[in-house]
Amino acid sequence: MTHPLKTSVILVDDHAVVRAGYKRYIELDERLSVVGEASTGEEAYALLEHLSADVVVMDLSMPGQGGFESLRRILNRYPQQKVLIFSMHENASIANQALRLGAVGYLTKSMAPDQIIAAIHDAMRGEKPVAPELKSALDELNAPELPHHDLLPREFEVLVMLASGESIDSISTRLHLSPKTASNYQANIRKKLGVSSALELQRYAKDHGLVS
Amino acid sequence: MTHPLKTSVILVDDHAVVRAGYKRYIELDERLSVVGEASTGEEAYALLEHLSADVVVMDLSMPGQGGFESLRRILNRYPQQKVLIFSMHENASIANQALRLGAVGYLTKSMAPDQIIAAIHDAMRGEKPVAPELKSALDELNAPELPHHDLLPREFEVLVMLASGESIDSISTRLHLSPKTASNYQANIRKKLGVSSALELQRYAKDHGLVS
DNA sequence: AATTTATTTGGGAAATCTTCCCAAGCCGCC
DNA sequence: GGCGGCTTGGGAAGATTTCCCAAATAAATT
Repeated sequence: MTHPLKTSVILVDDHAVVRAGYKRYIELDERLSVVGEASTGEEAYALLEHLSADVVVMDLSMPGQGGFESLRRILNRYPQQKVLIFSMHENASIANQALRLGAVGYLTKSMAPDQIIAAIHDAMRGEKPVAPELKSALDELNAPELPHHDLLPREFEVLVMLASGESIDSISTRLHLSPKTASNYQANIRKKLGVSSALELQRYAKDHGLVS
Repeated sequence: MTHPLKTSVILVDDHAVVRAGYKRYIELDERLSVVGEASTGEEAYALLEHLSADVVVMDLSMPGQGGFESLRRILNRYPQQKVLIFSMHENASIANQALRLGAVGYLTKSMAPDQIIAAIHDAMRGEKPVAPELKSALDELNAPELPHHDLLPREFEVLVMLASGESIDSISTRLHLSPKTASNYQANIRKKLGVSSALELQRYAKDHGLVS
C-alpha cells in the first residue's frame, strides 16, 4: 500500500463556519483526515489529552486566553507536537512570535486551498512552511540591526508599557521608579528608536510586534 | 408546494476556505441555495450584472478597494439589493457604518451557524438582523449624547488629525494655524472627551469609528 | 580578588508643551 | 445694530520632556 497511514489533523478555530471550510478542503485529500475539532485553545489543549494527531492546525485570534498562550501551553506539554498556525493576519511580527514559540509553520487564510494542503504535507516531511507573502518580511524582522535591539532591558520593559498606552505616572508607580526616571527612560527610548511622540512610538512597537 | 422558490444567495469573501464553510452550512438548509461566489467586491459587482440573487452575503475586509467601497457601489447601482455583512470584526463602529450605507444586516463570524441561517431568512422577511453582541453597542453609538458630538467643527477636524497621529506642528502648518491655536484645540478636545493623553485620544477615536 | 564595564536609578536646568483664562475678529441671524 | 456662537491666538502658570551628568549596583573580565 502506498499510504501506510493517513496524516491526522486537529482543527482549532473559534468560527464554526470557518472550520467547516477547512474540513471540506482537507478531506478532499485522502491522505489526510480530520480527527478532532476545537473552538478554543483551552479546548484544544484538553482534546490532546485524549487524542493525538500528527498536526494541529490552529487559528491565533481566539477568545479566552488567546492563541499565543494556547500555543505556548500546548508546546510546553507536548514539545513534539507539530502545530501549524493558520491565521487571518498577514503580519510578519505575529508570524515571527508564533514561529519563535515553536510553531512548525505559519499560513494565512488568503493562501490558495491547495497550498494549505501542501503545507500540511510539508510539515510532516519536517519542513517549516511559511506563507510566501511573509517570507521576506520575516527575514527583515529577524535582522539583527533593528533599533530596538540596543535598548537596555529596563528600557525595553518601559517601551512595552508606553506602547500599550500607560502613562509615565502609572509606569513609575508600577515599577517603583521616580516619575523622573520613567520620563528619562522615555526620552532615551524615543531617541534610540528615532520617534518623537507617543503615537509614533506605539506604531513602532506595533510594527515590530512588541505589543498587539 | 410549501417552498415556492428557494432564496438565492451570493457569497463574497476573499478566503476560499472560508467560502467553503459558508456554503456547506447554507446548503444544509434546503430553502437556500448558493447561486454564485466572488472573492472580491469588484468581482461581486460584476457578477450582479449577470446574475441576480435575493441576498448577497459579504465579508468587509477584502483586498482591492475594500468592502465598504464595494458595498457603496453595489447599493448605488442596485438600491434594492439585500446585502448582509458577515464580518470578522465585532466592532460596533464598523457595523454602524455598514448599516448606514444600507446593508440590511451585520453578522459576525463568531455567531453560531444556525443563527446565520436564521438571519438570512430574517432579512428576506424584511428584518434587519444584527449580531446580538453588537446590539447594545450600536445603540450606544447612535445615542445623541456622545462626548464628541459637542465638539466644534474645527475641533472635530483637529481631533481626527490628532487621532491619526499627526503632531501639533504638522496640524498647525496644514491648517494655517499658530501652534498655539492647535495646542489650545487639543486641550479643549481632551477636556470635552475626558481623555488625558494622545493614546487615550486615539483609542477614543478608534472606538467611535472616527478613524480607522 | 581587583578592576573594568554595563546597567539602573534619579537630580539640575533649560527647553518645550499643555493648560487655563481671556479677548479680538468674524459671520450669520433676528 | 446687537447678540451669540465659532475661530483664532496671547499671557502666564504649571507640567513634561530633554539633555547632561553622577552615584549605586550588578555583571563581566582579567
